[in-house]
Amino acid sequence: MISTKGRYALRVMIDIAEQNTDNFIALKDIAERQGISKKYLEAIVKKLVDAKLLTAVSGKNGGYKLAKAASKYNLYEILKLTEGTLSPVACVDNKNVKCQRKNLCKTYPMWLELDNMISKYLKKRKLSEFLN
Amino acid sequence: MISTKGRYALRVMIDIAEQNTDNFIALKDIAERQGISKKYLEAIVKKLVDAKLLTAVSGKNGGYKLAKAASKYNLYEILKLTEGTLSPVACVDNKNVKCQRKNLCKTYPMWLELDNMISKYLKKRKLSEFLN
DNA sequence: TAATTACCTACTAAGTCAATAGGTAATAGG
DNA sequence: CCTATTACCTATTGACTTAGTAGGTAATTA
Repeated sequence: MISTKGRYALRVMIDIAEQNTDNFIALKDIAERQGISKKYLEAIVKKLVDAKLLTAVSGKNGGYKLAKAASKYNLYEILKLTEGTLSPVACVDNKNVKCQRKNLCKTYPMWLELDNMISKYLKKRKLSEFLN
Repeated sequence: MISTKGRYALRVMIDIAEQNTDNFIALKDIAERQGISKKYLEAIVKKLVDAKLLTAVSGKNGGYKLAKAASKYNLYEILKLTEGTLSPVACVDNKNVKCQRKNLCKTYPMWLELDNMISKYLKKRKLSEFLN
């Protein structure tokens, strides 16, 4: 299940894109428009900044802006960052190689196929599709 | 993410199907073969019995057996039962209609499409595909 | 009657989620 | 330089979920 982290991240990205300006957009305004706690958003937006999906500037008139055109973002990169994993099971998540049964597991190929299907879908969908 | 509930349920169903007998199969034996706590499995298997995916009989020589042919089970029915929901977000789960923004939500149709894609995939895959 | 099985209720330690609290550092305008 | 405004940082919390464990009772067969 996608948590609020991923869903809020998506809403923030859409919100910023929709302002359609080159100015930096304050998180306070985004939080107000979206009806989400600004404090909570801070932690989420931080991840987007660290991964350079957003550019941030402190101080007066500071805020956030997109690092590239909205059409260049896909949903996978935004959600993956904030959710950590989008895999239906841990064993198909590359960093998680713990499962001993992996080789003899009858369902592993199925999980992998499902995972690929989901990733492919999310990579296909662009941020620009969700703007007003 | 699919939890151990769903994954164990799948393994139990596969295990029973692979025994390829009309006898009832004791949970003790399934737990041993699968290396899963029997006590923990009890709660999971109970759901499968309540939903009539498995038939149970108490007492000596008792245990569990499939209620229909392995080819008649799809992964969706098994996983849905044990996981509760398989939806990527709560708002596309029919019992959960809480979200006020549903009508004006820009991402709702996308989530719905993703949810349908996942459900369709899991309904297509049959238990019989995973047997030895 | 005894052994074996499913079924039932309650509990728990660890982790995650969705925030909140209370600051510090950077920046621009006056 | 001062002040307001902004992002950034660390810590905490209550509710909930996960993945079990514990200790029984009821049903069934030999």
